[in-house]
Amino acid sequence: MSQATPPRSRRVPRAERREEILAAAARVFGSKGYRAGSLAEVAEQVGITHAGVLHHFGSKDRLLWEVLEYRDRVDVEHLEGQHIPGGLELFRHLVTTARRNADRRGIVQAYTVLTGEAVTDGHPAADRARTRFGVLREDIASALRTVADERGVDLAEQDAVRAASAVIGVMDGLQTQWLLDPEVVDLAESTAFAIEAILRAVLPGVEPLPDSPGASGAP
Amino acid sequence: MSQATPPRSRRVPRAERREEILAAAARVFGSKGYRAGSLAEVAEQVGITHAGVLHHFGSKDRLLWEVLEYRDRVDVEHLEGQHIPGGLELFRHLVTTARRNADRRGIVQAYTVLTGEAVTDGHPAADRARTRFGVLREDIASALRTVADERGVDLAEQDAVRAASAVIGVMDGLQTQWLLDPEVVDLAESTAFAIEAILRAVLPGVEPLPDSPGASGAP
DNA sequence: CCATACTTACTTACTTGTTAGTAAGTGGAT
DNA sequence: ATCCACTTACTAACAAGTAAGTAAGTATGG
Repeated sequence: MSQATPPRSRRVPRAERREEILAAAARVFGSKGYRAGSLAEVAEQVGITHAGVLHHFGSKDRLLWEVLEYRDRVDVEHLEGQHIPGGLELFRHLVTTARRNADRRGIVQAYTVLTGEAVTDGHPAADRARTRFGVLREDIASALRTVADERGVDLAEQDAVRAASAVIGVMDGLQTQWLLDPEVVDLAESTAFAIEAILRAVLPGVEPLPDSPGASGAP
Repeated sequence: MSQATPPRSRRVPRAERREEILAAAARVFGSKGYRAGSLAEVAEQVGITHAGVLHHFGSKDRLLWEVLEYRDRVDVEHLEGQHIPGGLELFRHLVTTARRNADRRGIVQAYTVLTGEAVTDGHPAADRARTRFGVLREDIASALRTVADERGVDLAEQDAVRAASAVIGVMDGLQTQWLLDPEVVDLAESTAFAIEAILRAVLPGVEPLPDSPGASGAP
């Protein structure tokens, strides 16, 4: 038998190869976690050796770091230049995201696994997770304040932050349950239900949230 | 500080030693995760070698399994024979638990880390996590049905399960945020807020939830 | 009440496997 | 002629699990 490696197009230009590696690493770290996922497995998926991966990224920690940057970049690209919405629109966007996520198990798993791991002692992604949550909370709290303002509702600062934390929390927590038992937990519906419940607690009489535009049939 | 492993009393009887090991393993797996935590570290905390740990538990997988059993056992013991409450009392209990958890970072971290890891491919605790969530959901859904019944409120089966999932989800998700940023996220208050919001969504006009008896001022 | 037989709780030493990381070289494309 | 993407070949650390031995304890028979 000639070679174990089928005629892999060798000599891929740097930028392209890096993208390949990042995509593979996102898959591996996403399904096994950072500590349990190995450079060798990432390398194999790209058709090179683990030393090849290190040639491009220097260390495993740095690879993780760049995977997270990459994922953020891809996520934002998907919004096609349209800025993250504010006001009620943000909550519609969150529900739509949950609906889309129900068809992207891999991404959800990656996010859940990595976030869970980030709370272990000395994890390299802890800082990132912390600031990410912080920014998200602020975005959501601010959207709540906007809506409350528009409607002349009095919204205590404490309640804005608590509601924001709760919205993020319930989205994450439902993802975990859904990953373990997708037949029983309906990610999209449960998330919509919970977000509406929390919204109504701070913004009495808010109307139901239809999905964001464009997300009806197949993605 | 702690110990430099003083002349460890050797020859500890089986039952006692097993408890020591289980406690140590709960700490190690809780802070580092199962895959990243090593038998050697568990052993060291007890003052024996990793082979000694294997003498008692056979394999790392079995040790994890027994740690989980142990934790459930201890958690239930704490309830001192009093059965898990139903009806509205259950939700008061959940809020009280969140309040107590804010003083038990280690336990919360263990739970969060292990649950996050459990959604990785082929994790030995996946089944356990799945059934645990299933039982919890059923308990909470059933409590909701009880209260709805008492008050003559119509509660769709779907909504009962969605609300139950949401309650569990928000508790877990808030724990993660709190672990990363305890100064910003108030575990007890955010949890209480979210649970009340979800309750009001299915049981209109439910009154606020005071804590379970005994927990009023500073714990 | 003591010796012998056995069990238990380990240790030491090892095997086997896996990991991240390094150093030096190779071969293809410009 | 050189750059550079990569491989081969290695190291050092660490992992779980195994095997064999040893000391401490328990039961038994005389």
